[in-house]
Amino acid sequence: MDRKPNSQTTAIWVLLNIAHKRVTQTFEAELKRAHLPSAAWYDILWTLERAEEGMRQNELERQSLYDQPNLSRTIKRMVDDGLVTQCPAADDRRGRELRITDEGKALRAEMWKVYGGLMLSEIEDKVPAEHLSGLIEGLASMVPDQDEKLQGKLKNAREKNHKPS
Amino acid sequence: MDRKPNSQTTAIWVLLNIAHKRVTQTFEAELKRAHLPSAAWYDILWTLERAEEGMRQNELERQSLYDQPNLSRTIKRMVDDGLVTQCPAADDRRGRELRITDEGKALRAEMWKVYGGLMLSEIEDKVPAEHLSGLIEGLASMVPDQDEKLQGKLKNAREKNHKPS
DNA sequence: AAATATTAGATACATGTGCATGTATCTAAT
DNA sequence: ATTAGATACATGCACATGTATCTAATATTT
Repeated sequence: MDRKPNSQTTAIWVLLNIAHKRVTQTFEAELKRAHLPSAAWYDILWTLERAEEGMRQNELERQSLYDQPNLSRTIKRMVDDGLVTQCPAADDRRGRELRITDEGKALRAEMWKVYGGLMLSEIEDKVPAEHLSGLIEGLASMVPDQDEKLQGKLKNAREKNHKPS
Repeated sequence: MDRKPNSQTTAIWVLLNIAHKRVTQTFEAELKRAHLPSAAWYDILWTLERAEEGMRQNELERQSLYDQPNLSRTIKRMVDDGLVTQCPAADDRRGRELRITDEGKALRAEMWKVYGGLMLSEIEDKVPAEHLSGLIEGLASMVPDQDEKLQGKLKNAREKNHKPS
């Protein structure tokens, strides 16, 4: 090998894995303790709730971290649980229109009490203000720019970076 | 809920997930393309290679992201593949002394060509210098301080933060 | 219009993971 | 010497995940 990763690169790689695992496990453990579904379900419910008008399954796929077969299975479970409805799409008979049910909305709201609290305790309260910008921009630099879901949130966060509240 | 996570917190949470998934998937895909085992195996092999004198399984467990049952199974597969030996520990008959074999060392070296290259292309070449420190410290702030494996690497990386090479 | 390619979504299979539990051994107190 | 509890490691099970493939519908090409 001609080049060798330096110690900062190594630290980032190690920390990315450790931090992700720790934070994720904390989220999952607390949600489970409260008899609630996983964080990934929260994201799906929230995405569908914001959409409001029915969302195609492939569109949801692009906005989530699930790959297609996994999303298909997950949606099936959510339909079985009455959280989501899955109707044939009007204009493309291959497609499915997904819609969150009232029950789904209620569950999401219930989850938010835990989920939102964890974002505060595991992230907001732990990351010191002076590293917020570097952390956000550093993470973003490892992700390709095309990610739509991301861009909105990033734009928002970047604005805060310049006028710290 | 009395407090609500702000947009920076949200960005960190979203980005932590997206960045981790993207980078991890790239690593795994490239390793697979080269017909090599996963990154997690690399970490185990490298940890054992550095130890040199045989390492107890529970010690390895603390230094890895595997939980105990999963490590037990992974080691079994590595033993079956001839990469690691697993002898009864001398002083504690419950225990197992793990040692990397020459074959294991050879595989690790082979893996490094891909693994090290990915650290360069996916991290070192992508994260701009001005965000290195914030990224490292920000990630570290989400991890409890007791992590041993981490502390050495962190110390090293932090030194670089002050005298940028 | 017929043939072909592409896309949406579902499913099968192999593998990985977390969690609970089992077995053996160790430590320390009685 | 015996017993209570902790620790090391293994295993079974349920479930999640990735990969490959399948079916049906739509788009494209000729």
